Amino acid sequence: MWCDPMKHVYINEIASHVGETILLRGWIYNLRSSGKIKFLIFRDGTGFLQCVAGKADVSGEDFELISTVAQESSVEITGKVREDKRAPGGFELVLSGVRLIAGSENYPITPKEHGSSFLLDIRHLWLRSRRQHVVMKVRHHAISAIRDFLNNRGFLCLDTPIFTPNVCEGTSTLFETDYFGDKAYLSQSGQLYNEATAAAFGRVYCFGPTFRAEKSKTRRHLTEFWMVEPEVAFATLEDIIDLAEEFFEYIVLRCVESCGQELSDVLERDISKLEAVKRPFVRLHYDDAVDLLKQKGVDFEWGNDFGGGDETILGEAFDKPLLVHHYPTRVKAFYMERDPEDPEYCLSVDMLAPEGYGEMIGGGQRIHDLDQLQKRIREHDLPEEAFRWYSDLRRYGSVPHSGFGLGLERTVSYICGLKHLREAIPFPRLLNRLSP
RNA sequence: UCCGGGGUAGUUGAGUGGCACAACACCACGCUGUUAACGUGGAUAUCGCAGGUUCGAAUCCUGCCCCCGGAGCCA
Repeated sequence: MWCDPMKHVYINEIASHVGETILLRGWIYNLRSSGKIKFLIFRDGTGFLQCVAGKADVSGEDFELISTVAQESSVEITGKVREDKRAPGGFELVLSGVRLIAGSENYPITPKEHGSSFLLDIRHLWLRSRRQHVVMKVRHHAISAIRDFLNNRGFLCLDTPIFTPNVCEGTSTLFETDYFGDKAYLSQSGQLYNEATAAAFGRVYCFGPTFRAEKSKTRRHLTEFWMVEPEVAFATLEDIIDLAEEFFEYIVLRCVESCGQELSDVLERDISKLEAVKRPFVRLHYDDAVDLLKQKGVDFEWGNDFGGGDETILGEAFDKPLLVHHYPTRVKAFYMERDPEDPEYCLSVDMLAPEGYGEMIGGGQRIHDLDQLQKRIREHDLPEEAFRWYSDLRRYGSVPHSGFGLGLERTVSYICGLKHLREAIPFPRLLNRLSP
């Protein structure tokens, strides 16, 4: 082979190879040329690296190739690693050889600005760009932090079904599919099943895709998104708020640790705002949140749920996440436990991120009394037969239990400072968008 | 579903009744330290679609389609 016996290394390992001649495999990201010296920006999936080719350093044939190689052509390159302040990232490769693997013609994404519609149509290519690399890396580390946090605390990951036979909460619009002649719906939450596994295993979570057929056309909505839902047997509202705080702090700080530099350099994220995500967060009773909104001049009627604009105003009022608890019973799902002091309120909690990013977490304590649950099922006009297995959880050794759901894309979006959720998932599914 | 903005070259935009423009991308040439490099030249358009008004329509009128943002709903 052309490259033997040289060692193939990745760009993210380059710092430990200064002075060595190495082999890299990847794609041409950009080319700058200044007569007899060429600068090519090369990417291999682990990073971006500036490569320099002087006319004297490589063969005439290779120099010609470097001069004409198109953006996103795949190549194998060899060269010597050098530390140089003039290079972005501090390291560069002095090229000694280039081999074209496959060419590329008229790559549609240019170094200038593009519209979101155009970029989403070519999402499969857009993912190659620098900005998307950072966002996807943050997504990966957020997922990894979520799993580590829960796994290290004795939670079992027990995933819940995506095909479901009934309307789980009776609120959201669901996607309907044909299931061998019967109707099945794509899951909008794993929570009811989580309650079953929590009664079997104590501390559990599910982490998977969630589907909502709402015709929402806003920056805060996807029709398919990922949600992690921990559920804990014997936990009260207070316990689950503590858990949510610790969980969110851990995810944010882990992403800052692993991607802080890129967040700051490429996405221009203000890291100090993320570093402020430290416990204790701000906790407000629903009534106090309503008062705060009114103080801010919002015309808000007690008893309603907060709209997107209200969430933005509440979240922007503090420099750390805000936990609003004890929402009115009537705006929350049927399974929410009522406040024993005042049944107008329920034992629920939402966590709103700072900087107007809105709701990251929603959860609370579930009804554990059978009579109470059946009453609520009837009040909400839900089919009792379909909820029979769910009611069983209250027939056989029912215990207080609580849980919450955290939206992955909203969390990634907040950490990265994105303007729209669609950049926080590799292939977003939106109203009017099912491809690529 | 409702409200607002928009559709002009591959892309991003300018163009309010009289020869369709610019930048980037592409092609050619020049340049030995570039940082979304730069300079000179070239090629590139069914002005969303269908009607209408007019001597003349990207521009005015009617209908339709599509995109973007927001509301409702939600994580």
